[in-house]
Amino acid sequence: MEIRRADHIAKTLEEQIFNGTFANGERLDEVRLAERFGVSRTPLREAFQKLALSGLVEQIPRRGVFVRQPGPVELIEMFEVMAELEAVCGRLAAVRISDAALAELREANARCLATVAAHDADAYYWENERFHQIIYRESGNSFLEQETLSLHNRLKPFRRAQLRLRGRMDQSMTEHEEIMDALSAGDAERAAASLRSHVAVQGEKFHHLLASLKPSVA
Amino acid sequence: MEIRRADHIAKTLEEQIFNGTFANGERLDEVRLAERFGVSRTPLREAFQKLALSGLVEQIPRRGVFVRQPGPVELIEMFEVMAELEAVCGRLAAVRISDAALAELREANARCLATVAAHDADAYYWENERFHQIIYRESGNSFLEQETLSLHNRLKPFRRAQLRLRGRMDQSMTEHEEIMDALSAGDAERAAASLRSHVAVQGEKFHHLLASLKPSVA
DNA sequence: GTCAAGTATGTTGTATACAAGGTGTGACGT
DNA sequence: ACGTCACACCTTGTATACAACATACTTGAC
Repeated sequence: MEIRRADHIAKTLEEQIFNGTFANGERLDEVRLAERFGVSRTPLREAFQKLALSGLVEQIPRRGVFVRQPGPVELIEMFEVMAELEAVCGRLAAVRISDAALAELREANARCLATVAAHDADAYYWENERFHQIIYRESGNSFLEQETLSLHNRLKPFRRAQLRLRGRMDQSMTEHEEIMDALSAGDAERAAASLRSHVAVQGEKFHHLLASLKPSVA
Repeated sequence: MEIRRADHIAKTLEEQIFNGTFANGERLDEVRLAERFGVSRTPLREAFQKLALSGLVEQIPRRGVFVRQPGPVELIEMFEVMAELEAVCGRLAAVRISDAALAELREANARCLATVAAHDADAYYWENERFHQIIYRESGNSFLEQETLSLHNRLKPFRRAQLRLRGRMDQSMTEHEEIMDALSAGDAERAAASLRSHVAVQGEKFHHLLASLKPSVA
C-alpha cells in the first residue's frame, strides 16, 4: 500500500507534533524513532526534511532536528498573513467567480447555518472549511489557491481552538453573509475587506485565548 | 568547508536549473548526477527533496525526479500573487515603517536612480531588490517577509528577463517615487495600490515578452 | 579545588549494499 | 503481422555499515 514509507512517516509525525505528542524544544532521536516506526534512518531523515521545509521542525547541522512549535508572535503573524491571503482570494473571486460556484457557495453556507443551529462545532468546522476553500478556488489562481490552502492547513489546530469561544459561530455566520453579499455583487474591495476582518478576528480571538491561558507570555 | 554536501548540491542544482542547463521535462538521473558531483546518491536524494518542496522539480514515486519549469499560466499566476503580497507588505509598512527605515528606503531609491542614469541594468537589479526587501522587512511581519522573499527569489530569473525591455527601468523609477510618497505619508491603501501595480506591470511585461517569443503558447 | 585538555562515546552525515517495482524488449501465439 | 505475456535489466526506495564531528566526562596540572 505505502509505496513510500517516508511520506507516511512524515504525515504521522506531523499529526503527532500537532497533537502535542512531542514537547516544544524536544530533539527527535533518529534511531529511537526509526525503531519505533520499524524503519531505518533513511526514510526518517527524508521525512524530517519535509517537516523542516514545512517549518514544523528545525534542522541544525550535526546537532539534530528539534520540534519547533510556533511561538505566540509567529502565530499572530501567520494569522495576519492568512487574513490578507483570504482577502486577496476574495478580491479576485469577486470578479471571477462563476454562477455555479456562487450557488455552491450559497449551499455550503446553508450547511454552515444548519450546523450552527445544531450546535455541532465539529461539523461547523468542516462546512466552514469547505466554504472558504470554494473561495480560494474561485480566485481563479491555482498557485494562490495552493499557497492559501497550505497556510490554512498549517493554522488548522489553532483555528480550531478559538472556535470553542462563546458566540463565535453565530458571529462567524453573519460575517459569512456579508462575504456572500460582496461576492454576489462582484464588489472586489468589499469582498476583500469582509474576508480580511473575518479571518483577522479569528487571529484576535486566538490572541485572547492565548493571553487568558498564559498571561505571562503576552 | 561544506559540512553538509546535500545543501551545496541543492543550491548548485537550483542554479543550473535556473540557468537552463537542464531541459524542461528532463529526468535527473541519480547515479549520473551523483558521480558528476562526486558524492553518493544519499545527499543527492536529500537535495532533490528540497528542490521538490520548492517546486523546481517534480518527484514521481518509482519513476524519478523531473525538472519542472513553470509554464506560462503558472508564471502569470505567480506574478499575480507576488503583486498582491507586495501590496500587503506595503499596506502594513505604511503604518509600521520607522523613520530610520524610511531614510534607508530613500537612500536605496537614490542608488536605483544612479544605476538607471548609468544604464547599468545589473546594478539596478540589485539596488531594486534591496529597495523591495526593505519594504518586506518594514511590514513588521517576519513571516510575511519570509514568504514574500521566498516567492521573490523564485521569480528572480523571470523578473530579470523583463528588465531588459525598453524604458522599463525609467518607468520603474517613477513607480518607486509613488511608492515612497505613499509610505512617507503613511497612506496604507495608496502604498498597497502602487506596489501592486508596480509588480503587476512586471508580470504583464513578462507576459508580453513571453508572447513575443512563443506566439503559439499564449 | 578548579580549569583545561584529551579521550571516549554517541549522534549525525555519507557511502554502499540490497530489495522491490517499473519499463522495455523479445518471443510466442493468434 | 500484430498483440500480448513473460523475462531481464534498470531505476528508485530502504537498510546497514562507516566516517566525521560534537559533546561530555575524566584525568591531570596549576
